[in-house]
Amino acid sequence: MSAPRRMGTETSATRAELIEITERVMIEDGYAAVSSRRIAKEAGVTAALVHYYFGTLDDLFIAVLRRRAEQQLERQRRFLSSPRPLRSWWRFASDPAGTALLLEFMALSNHRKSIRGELATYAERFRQQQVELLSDRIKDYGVNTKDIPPVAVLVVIDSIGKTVVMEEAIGMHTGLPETIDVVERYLDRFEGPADPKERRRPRKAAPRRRSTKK
Amino acid sequence: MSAPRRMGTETSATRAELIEITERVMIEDGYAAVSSRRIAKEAGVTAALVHYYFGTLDDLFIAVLRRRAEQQLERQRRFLSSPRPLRSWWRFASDPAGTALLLEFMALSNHRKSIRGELATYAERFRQQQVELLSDRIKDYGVNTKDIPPVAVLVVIDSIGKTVVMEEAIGMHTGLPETIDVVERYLDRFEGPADPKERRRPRKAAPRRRSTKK
DNA sequence: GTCTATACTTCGATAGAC
DNA sequence: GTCTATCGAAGTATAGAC
Repeated sequence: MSAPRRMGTETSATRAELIEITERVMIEDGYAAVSSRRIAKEAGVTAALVHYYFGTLDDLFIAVLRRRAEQQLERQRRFLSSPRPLRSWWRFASDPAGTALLLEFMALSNHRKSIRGELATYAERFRQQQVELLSDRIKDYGVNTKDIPPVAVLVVIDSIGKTVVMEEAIGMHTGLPETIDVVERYLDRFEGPADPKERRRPRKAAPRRRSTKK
Repeated sequence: MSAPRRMGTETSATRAELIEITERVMIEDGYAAVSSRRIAKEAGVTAALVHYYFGTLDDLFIAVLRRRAEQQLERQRRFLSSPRPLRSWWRFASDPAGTALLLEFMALSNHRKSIRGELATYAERFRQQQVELLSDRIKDYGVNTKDIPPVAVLVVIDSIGKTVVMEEAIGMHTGLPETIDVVERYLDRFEGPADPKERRRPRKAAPRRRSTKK
């Protein structure tokens, strides 16, 4: 074996910029559009420098994942610590920002083992944080936790938020406003009507693309 | 403009094989691994032939989407027409097969306009079929449809099914068995306990990776 | 820390022969 | 319906100079 290749430090400003650009490219054009040449070009450096900092593209992807996940964990913690944590978290869970990137990483993780492991670790940390900061609250609210364990409440709300965002992203409509209403009225039962600005959407019934009558 | 390029017929066996191979490659290695050369090689033909049949790669992706979606629509119709349609559909909605492919197309559709349109059309058709074949049934079951419109029941169940499958795929665990239990017990209320084989999983509590105690 | 230079691979798409 | 041949572009990654 030859000597290990050189590699840039964690604190380099250039390194941070490469991560930022990569994240943007993933969101705009997908993970498949990420190449050392493309990222280097947008950063005004050479492709070799990307490899100097990250070795392989997978390492670059993982750096993006770590940075964003740590940011989002901190953000989730703040949302979960608000006066109306369930409502607040629902806003977080149904926020379109970040969902596109998550989708990219889920697709990536289906085909790159190292990324799957990293993603799973963070996904568990997100859930764990939700459990720690919300479980007791859900019990206090009087949810029938014998039929519905607190963690299931979390998974269900999270599922709905993510799915609604993704379906909207591809251009679906049917049933989404009704579903959002159901969730928000459910949350109202426990934390009272939200401020209008806390609602995901200030709307009533949805416009329909076509009649549902037979 | 020059004369339009030649293009293969819809009924060609080779064409069908190229579609099939592309679908497999997408599932195994992701959409980014699809190239005319790779597909051609696996089919034992030349790359030029792929372009002869599909013109561009996007056309190939769309052909895959159409074939699979039509198949699945027909499959969903059968599930929705069973004696216990809600249960049966839950099994369909939480079936891991096909979810990987759906994920690929969602990622693709974030970056390719022509594919987004096609995917949205099919997604609406799936939902529409669910509404047509299940809405009345849900009312008959005595669901409180004033608080929860039938279409919201569909969106929620679908969300949970898809999310659980995707989270399992990346290696998550926390909360998933509990959530599946909640859904199945909810369905039990309307269509009675399922046959064991109709259950998604014959399990009780989930093993935990780490203690949840503080 | 950043670059040039380079080796080598793979890609999309087309023209035109068979 | 299928192929060969080809263009031009882009990809990953490395070695080594500055």
